[in-house]
Amino acid sequence: MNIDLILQHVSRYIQLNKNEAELFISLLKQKTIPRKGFLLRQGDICKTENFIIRGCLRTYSIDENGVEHIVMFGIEDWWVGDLYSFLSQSPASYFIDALEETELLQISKPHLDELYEKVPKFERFFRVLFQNAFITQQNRINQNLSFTAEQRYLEFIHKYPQLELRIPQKQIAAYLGITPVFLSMLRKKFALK
Amino acid sequence: MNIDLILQHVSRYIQLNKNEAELFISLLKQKTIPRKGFLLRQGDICKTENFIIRGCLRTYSIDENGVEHIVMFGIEDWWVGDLYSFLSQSPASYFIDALEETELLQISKPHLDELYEKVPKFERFFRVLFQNAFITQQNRINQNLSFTAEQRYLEFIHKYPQLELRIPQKQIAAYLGITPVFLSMLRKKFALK
DNA sequence: GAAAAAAATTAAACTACTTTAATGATTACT
DNA sequence: AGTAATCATTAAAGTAGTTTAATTTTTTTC
Repeated sequence: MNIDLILQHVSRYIQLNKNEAELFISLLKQKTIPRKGFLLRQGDICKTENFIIRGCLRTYSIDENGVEHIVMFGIEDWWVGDLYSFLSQSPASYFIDALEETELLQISKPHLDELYEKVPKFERFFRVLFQNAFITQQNRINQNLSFTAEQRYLEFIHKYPQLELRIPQKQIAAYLGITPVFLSMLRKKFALK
Repeated sequence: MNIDLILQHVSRYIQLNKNEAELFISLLKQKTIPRKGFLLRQGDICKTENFIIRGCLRTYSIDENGVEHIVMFGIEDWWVGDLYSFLSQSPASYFIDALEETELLQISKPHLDELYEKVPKFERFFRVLFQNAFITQQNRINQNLSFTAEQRYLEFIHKYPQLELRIPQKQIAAYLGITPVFLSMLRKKFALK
């Protein structure tokens, strides 16, 4: 199991001794999802939180007209899952599937609870993680309220230059909240400048 | 100082003994903000996280055209602040002002750091709080992407019926991401039905 | 309780973004 | 390597939501 990445990730926020690190690793399970494969479907119970070692996932909903709306992308070093479904073990609101073949380390709810009990430092770890995620999301909400589609697109490619290259345009449109057609029109406008 | 509310709030997630509760309380400072008074201005450093005992605040940005965009309302039992500014002690992105006279309990960054050190249980407390906030915000992002203005308004009054009565319509519009004029048109449509 | 200030309503002209549909370009699969 | 499938582009007509400005209603203040 490729554990270096996740140990490095954790060590950015908390320091683990050897025993703690071993316990943590023992609670993880590895999984690989092929391109276009699903990690989660709306209505399923989200059994695990998932740390991405390699690849790219998208978390999205499908509205009454069948249109997809992406609430987040996940790449290396990110955690993904349907948090509400995971915590309450109730049906998920979101689909999660792979835009590339993706390798995950998974932790189940009982194992995470055990981890919090035995190594309370992980409370801090996830506190800081959620704190950062909160800031990022609030920022996105603010930009969705105050920016035009054009500004949101420019901000996206500025903030996630790696993603822009890896992800089809229509997925970016589904993240920005516009149609692929309109995104194409915006891009044409920039190309002319 | 009216501490009952905050102790009750904390006890929903963690149990404090007498010493811990006393330490916690000793780190808090009370503050009252008059209606229309500011807790924070864009560009200021956010010195405290703020728990609302009574009243109503709004956190908002002002865009290049002078239009206000509300990222969140805060009422009794909620924490408010500009989290990024608070954590990094850098200039705030948001304004926070009072829609009603508001009573707060404030904790400074050094005091919060001290609290995490001396009573690590608070790591769990804030971990759970941010976790819940994350879910709420992700839900809002999803609805901003997939709902029409009409659906978002109906969802808002369904989810926050207390707020609808306390808050001027134009503030709700600034939260939903539409103009007060358009909100008025929507309401007229409902009234006719 | 009167005057001033802020908020809500209405209407009409306008625009950012959508929809549909057809064509061309890339990417994926055997 | 070749065929199918997916994705991006373009154009034209349509719509959800904005803008401006005038009027009415409600709330605040002294």
